Amino acid sequence: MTDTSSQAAVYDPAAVEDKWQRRWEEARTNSVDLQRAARPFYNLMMYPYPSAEGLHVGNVFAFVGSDIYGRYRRLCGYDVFEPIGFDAFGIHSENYALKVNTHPAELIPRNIARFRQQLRRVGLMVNWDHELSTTDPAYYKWTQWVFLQLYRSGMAVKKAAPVNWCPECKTVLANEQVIDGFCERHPETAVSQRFLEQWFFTITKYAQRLLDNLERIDWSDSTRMLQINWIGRSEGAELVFATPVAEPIRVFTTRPDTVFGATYVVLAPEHPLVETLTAAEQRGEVNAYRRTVAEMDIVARRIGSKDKTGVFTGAYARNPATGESVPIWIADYVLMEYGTGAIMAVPAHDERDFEFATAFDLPIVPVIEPDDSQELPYTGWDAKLVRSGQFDGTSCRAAVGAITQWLEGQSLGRGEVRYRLHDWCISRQRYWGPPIPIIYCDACGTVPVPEKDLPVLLPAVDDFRPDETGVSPLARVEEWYRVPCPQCGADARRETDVSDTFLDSGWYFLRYPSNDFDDRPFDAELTKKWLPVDTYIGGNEHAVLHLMYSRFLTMALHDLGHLDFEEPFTRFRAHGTIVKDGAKMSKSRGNVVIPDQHIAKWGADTFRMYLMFLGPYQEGGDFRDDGISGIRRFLDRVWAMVEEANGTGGSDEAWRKLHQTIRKVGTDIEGLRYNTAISAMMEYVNLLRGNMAGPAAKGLVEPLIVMLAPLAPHFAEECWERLAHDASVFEASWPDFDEALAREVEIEIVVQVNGKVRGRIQAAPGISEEDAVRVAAADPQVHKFLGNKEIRKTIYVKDRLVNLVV
RNA sequence: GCCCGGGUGGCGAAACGGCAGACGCAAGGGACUUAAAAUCCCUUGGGAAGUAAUUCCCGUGAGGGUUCGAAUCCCUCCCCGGGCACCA
Repeated sequence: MTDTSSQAAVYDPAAVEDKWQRRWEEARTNSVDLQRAARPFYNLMMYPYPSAEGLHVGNVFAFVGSDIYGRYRRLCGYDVFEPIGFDAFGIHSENYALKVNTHPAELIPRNIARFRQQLRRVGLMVNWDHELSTTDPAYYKWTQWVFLQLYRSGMAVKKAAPVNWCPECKTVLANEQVIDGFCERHPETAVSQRFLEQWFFTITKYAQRLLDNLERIDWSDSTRMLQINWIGRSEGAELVFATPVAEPIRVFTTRPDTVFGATYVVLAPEHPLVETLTAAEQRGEVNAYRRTVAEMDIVARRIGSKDKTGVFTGAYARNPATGESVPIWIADYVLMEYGTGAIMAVPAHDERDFEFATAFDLPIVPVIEPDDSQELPYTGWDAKLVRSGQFDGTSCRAAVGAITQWLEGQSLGRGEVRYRLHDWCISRQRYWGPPIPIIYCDACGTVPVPEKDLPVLLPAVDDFRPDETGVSPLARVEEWYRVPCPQCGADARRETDVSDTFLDSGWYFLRYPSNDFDDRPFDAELTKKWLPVDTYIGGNEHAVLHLMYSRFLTMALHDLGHLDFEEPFTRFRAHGTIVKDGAKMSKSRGNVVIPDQHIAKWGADTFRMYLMFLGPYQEGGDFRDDGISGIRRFLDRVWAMVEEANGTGGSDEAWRKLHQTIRKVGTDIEGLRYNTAISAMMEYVNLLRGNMAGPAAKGLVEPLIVMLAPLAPHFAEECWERLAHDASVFEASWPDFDEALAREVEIEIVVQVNGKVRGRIQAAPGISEEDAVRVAAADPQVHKFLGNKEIRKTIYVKDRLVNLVV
């Protein structure tokens, strides 16, 4: 690398960037004093998983977009805290370690070192003093602490449940990690169902709050929609179907208005009542069916054939509305995990029930009749009830409330809300994670590890391979899991599962400001000052994982008195994805963009700006190699302008354009419209170049450099220095926008005749409608189209347009 | 099937309901150069008329509608991307 950059006449990005990266570190330019900061602004980007492949262009896109915003806020006078860390525990890291047969404890520090170097090279305004890694015992001590808080309050529970088991990862997965029945990490491996004892966080208790708060937090709509869908709220009723045994069948339905058409009842095969209800002569068939279903894996059950199968139990239940006896069936299209695990089947008005009734020849009784007689099943709402006793003629919508109330009066039902959201399974039968801080004692039962004994260190073991047993590799480390019970001192054993990576990332933003403290997870005062996060930018792939879990944990910690806010991210924006040649980047497609290569060739600043110039930040873009030269040309021109800049002066037009540009660039960056912010600066530079023969006035160039600083920080620093400033450009402030100076002195008004453009007139801004119309009508070109017809109507849009209707 | 996005020149894309295509790439022409690269200047949605300045017509996935005026709003449909999905 050359070291003569400050004398060179041409822009040499490598030298400039190296110089400023050193300076920033020496002068601690990017560090903010968290205690003293007067205008705190917490600018967060999603910390990366430090993969062996190094920084991906998608990471760069995400981080740069966030960094630009942080740097902009800093220039606006905020004390911006922009931390970064590493999501280094978890299955991704561990699977890779297995693949290359190297211990993750050895790999991870290596990967992190490389990431750190790459992140520096990109020129992020990262406050390195607050870097964290989830694998650091000083961090995961507090991850375990979070678990204990939830455990104490009953929000962490151990229960046996059907869970997703990935035979490749050899661990259970959260529902959010199962994609179309396949493992998120192994797209070729079907997830199967196992019935295991697992630790769950009771996120479902917060379903309504997670939903309600979405209305009042400033998040990307796309992300909010994903969460709304995932929570899956359904309103309806729980209805009671009496049975010959003591316990009735409770069903959940969103269509209580159709209850008069319920001609049979279906239980999930796993439903506890099946055992007691099944008639003796049906027992053989029922048991056989239940066995088949139990052996079926989740794929076959969920996405496999939708052909309806099922078995009659031989028992009957009483329809609460009609009082009639209806047969009770079991079928795998009814899922135990949702609702009550039982449904009333209304074949005339539900597609699945219709299919099932057709297959097994069960009665189909229509109870709603649309005006134009439609085919069955009719599942719409725009119709009235028939064959429904006193409710005949009631509209469907009205009948929902009326029938629910009527049944409620007889204790046969009540209004009910259900959610699709499941409790969050956090147990992982793996090695590379924080051990769950629980001890099992024969005498005392389940005993939480006392907080003073945290962290429960992950033991260093050579053999960290998972196996088929369904227990963690830690279960093979006897000297580790055998411990005395913290309560009675008797021989006891540790929980050998580790926790999900998403528990690590569910609270990391709380730790950043406080990671100097080893005696508390987050300092009360610092947390009050810096949180919640002001702006969080990241990908929508985490909409229902990390972003949902973080909200839940924040709410839980709030309810337990640890935080005084319940939503962690005041403003969240989802960035788009970068694709290559119209397709997602992947190693198998061979279309992976390696950022380092482009940075080496063009410089980090050019690469940063080019990524932002590809398209709207929140939509992403298609990466192409051609086009990047345009950004470099632009920077070269600015560079030349800086070299020549001197004196004062400049045309009115140039000053006007400057102020218009300040306005546009500011509002564009605020709205993350980086592509148009860059265009605006290009237009300004084009105007300066075309506008004057000699060098540009310093006063016209300096604000441009400040505006460029968030996007091209090293470049801007170097230009700023060349413009004879001693301090960093980031000590400067965002240029003031002057409305008066931005105002045009003469404007062009479009003249339309019958909505078609027929001419243009020059006028002073603020011209009256009367004058504008008079001048417009007098324009010869316009006159041609008016002929001698009478003007019937005129439309005037102030300073923009006149439309003459003839 | 349901819920979000999106569809505009050769390409990436702009456009508070008001001049469609800003800005950039690529392409073509020119200047500089022995030459090339770099740089600088000009042209560039399609079609037609004119020696020309210029003018006219068509054009934002398709078809309807609202409006003085629609890429933008409404309805129907097609295609692409993402999410959910036997969820009662």
